[in-house]
Amino acid sequence: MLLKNLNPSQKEAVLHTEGPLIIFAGAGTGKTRVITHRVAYLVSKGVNPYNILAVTFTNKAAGEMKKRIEEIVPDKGGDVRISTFHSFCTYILSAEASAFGINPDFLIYDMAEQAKVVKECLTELGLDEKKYKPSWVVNRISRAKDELNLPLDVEAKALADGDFYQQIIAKIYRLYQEKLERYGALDFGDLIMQTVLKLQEHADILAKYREKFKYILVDEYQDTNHAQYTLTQMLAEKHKNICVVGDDDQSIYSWRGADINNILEFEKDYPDCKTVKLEENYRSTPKILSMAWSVIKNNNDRVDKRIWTQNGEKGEVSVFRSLNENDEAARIAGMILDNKENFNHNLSDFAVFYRTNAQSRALEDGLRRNGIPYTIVGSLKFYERAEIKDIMAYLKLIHNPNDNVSFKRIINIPKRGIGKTSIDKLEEFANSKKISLFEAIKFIDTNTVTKSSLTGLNNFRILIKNFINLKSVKTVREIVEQVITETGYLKELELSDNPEAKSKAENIQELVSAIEDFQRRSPDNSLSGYLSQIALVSDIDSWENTSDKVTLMTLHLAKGLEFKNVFIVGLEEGLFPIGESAYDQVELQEERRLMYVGMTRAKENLYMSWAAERTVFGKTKWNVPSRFLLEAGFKEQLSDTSARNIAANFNYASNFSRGNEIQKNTFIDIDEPKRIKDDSPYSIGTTVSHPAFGNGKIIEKSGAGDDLKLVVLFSNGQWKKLIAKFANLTII
DNA sequence: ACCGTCGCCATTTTT
DNA sequence: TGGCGACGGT
Repeated sequence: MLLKNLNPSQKEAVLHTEGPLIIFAGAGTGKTRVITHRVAYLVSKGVNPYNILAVTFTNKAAGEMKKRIEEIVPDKGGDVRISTFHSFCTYILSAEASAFGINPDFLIYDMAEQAKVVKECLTELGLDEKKYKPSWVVNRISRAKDELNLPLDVEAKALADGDFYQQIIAKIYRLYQEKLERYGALDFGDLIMQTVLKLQEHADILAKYREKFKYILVDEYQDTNHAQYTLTQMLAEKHKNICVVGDDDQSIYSWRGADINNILEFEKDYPDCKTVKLEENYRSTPKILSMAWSVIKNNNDRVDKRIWTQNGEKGEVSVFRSLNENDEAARIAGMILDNKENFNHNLSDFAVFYRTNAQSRALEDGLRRNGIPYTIVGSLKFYERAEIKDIMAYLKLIHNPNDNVSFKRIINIPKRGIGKTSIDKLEEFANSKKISLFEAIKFIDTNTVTKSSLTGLNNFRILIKNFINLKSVKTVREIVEQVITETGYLKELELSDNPEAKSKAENIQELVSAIEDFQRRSPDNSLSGYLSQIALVSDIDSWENTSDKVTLMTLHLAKGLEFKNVFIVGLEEGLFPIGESAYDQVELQEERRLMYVGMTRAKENLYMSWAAERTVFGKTKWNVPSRFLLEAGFKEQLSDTSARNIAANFNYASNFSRGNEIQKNTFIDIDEPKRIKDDSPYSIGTTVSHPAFGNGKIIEKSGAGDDLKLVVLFSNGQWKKLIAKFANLTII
């Protein structure tokens, strides 16, 4: 019964319950089905659900898995531990807080909060924010944590390498860690790293969890970083019933620390492991798969496998060119309307994927103009709005008064007459006494701050104290309602004549109902439970494809999803593959995997698009179509006789093997798009010879007379912008 | 202490 | 082009 409807490989994966197992699950090959059936099979064989751990990367995936397992094994499925890496670690750290010696009320800092702490560090260390950009430093610290490196390790390595910059990073990192500890906060990286380190320190506790989680399953294994890898190895060490599922071709998070070698080397880690490859695809048409294959096969470092399908052929796979991003959006809108009408598709059957969030704006405009409803997944994040963050900061401070970041955010919101000078003074005092800002209010007098500031600070302290006292008697919803009224936050919005105030107030009401919702459905409906849950939600988690709207999202967010009709837009060199990634084999391969992920989301129709011209930062640039389109086999469609399409014959091969002086920028600037009367011998398409660069074709010209500028594409793939007067060109 | 203006930077992707 | 942060004027 459990094994019915499974193909032979799927069945093999489900039945192999003892010992290490790696499942290479290609796109659309029924991975979730295998995982859920495997867990159900374990339970049906008599394994205690309590002994099973399944780890995923998003709450959405965890939730779906949970739901489906409960459907198959109704009364026991709920006891299986299914969670993301981060929430799993949060659970361990909370449960063992006292043994581990960490603050049981720890908060989880997001990137914005991390950056705030880094800024504090820079100020204290007297470092320049321009030279040590906070977001960049945060990134360095996060990557160090992914590698389980403490400040000490980073410093040692920096000294060994003689890397001065990295030595400074190590210094910042050390102070940053001290601050997090004082504030009672952990960042994303800490959740994993601290779990690993503390378990390594506490053999008895590690033994307990090893015994508990006899069966471990890790989904999206290609996305695990070193810390996550170590954690799973540690837990699985005794029973070795570790099953990892993934697809190296869909590894797209290396920039976030994911190490593709974890999946590539599993068979080395466990020489006696069983390997199963799921290659039959149930999602897409043969056309789509063969095109996706012709792209991904260009990658070298991949496990040999190829997905295939018995599905019938239908739909279309095509590429189209637009003039610019607005034209692109308009065409997409038109195609969606046509397609919807002629084939009776719903709007929810359409998705548009792009490489960068910035591309969504033009697409939105185009859809809106055509009256097509859409949802954007990922941008305009609810919990990143200022008003929501303000209220959340109140909740965080109430939960954990040591949280100086939240304190500083709201100390003067709404206005209490406390300015920067007073806060600086307070901070100085607090630092000297090694206490929190909140605590420090108690000890200061008018020697430290002005009288009016002191009054404001004391009022704030009483306000928060009262909220803290409510914690044990009121629900989270009741607390948040008191916060928005008693702080005067809502009143200020209501009285404001700012046009955005109304929507801010509405957002806050939405927050209240979200909290109410949380309270109703969550088993741990405490303030602490709420805060940690919110810290760990991702963009994709809250998205459901239910309403009849077109979905817009980045290619990264598209992983794991499927749509009847898919548009992949902005397929231009420099945009996708992005930036200079084309000049780095490792990066280019990751871009290619991203393309592969995008293509394999489509069930019936796959449309790819590139725009000849695109405006970025208010500057218009000419584009060359993405090499991925050529790899997909669109060579003919991309070349015609018009000047613009000379670009389509751009010599990727020579450009690819990074020569010494190859110009990196594949965009061509056009400073003067307007054509001036032209009496020069040079015209677009003319072949010319340059004394230094050799032969090339003129692909763009601007200006006239002495000002005549030419863009020449030389045979080595290099672009040059030349002033005709000085360039010494000969026409061939 | 608060508000406005100016200038700089950015767009890769995010649990 | 737009959003955010720093700085200076009141």
